[in-house]
Amino acid sequence: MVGFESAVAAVVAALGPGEVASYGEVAAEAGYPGAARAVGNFLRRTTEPVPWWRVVAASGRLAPGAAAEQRRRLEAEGVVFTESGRVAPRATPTARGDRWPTASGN
DNA sequence: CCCCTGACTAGAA
DNA sequence: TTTCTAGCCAGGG
Repeated sequence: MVGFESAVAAVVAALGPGEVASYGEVAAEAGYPGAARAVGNFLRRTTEPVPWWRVVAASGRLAPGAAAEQRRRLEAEGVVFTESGRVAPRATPTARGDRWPTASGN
């Protein structure tokens, strides 16, 4: 199996503009189901050119420490936010190919 | 091998 | 809505 970090980096790098995945989704997709915390820990300390802002908590919460920047980047890609400052679960006015804790194909 | 940290998650208060 | 608790996992000391 590939290294944990490499696998995670690959999955995150595979996310396209407007696509949002949860830490748990990324972990599972990388081949480490349940390692959501490890994913977050990796994304916070990595310097690799991965779109970390496209990875949020399963509840739609943003990263504590870069929430402002993360939200700004996501909105720039068309991601809709709630009044609570959380990512819209799925239904969006423009309804498009978002990604959420459900599908994992691709 | 043991212990601790953390951008997690689900559920209970 | 927010805060806490317990469970999970990979990494590092």
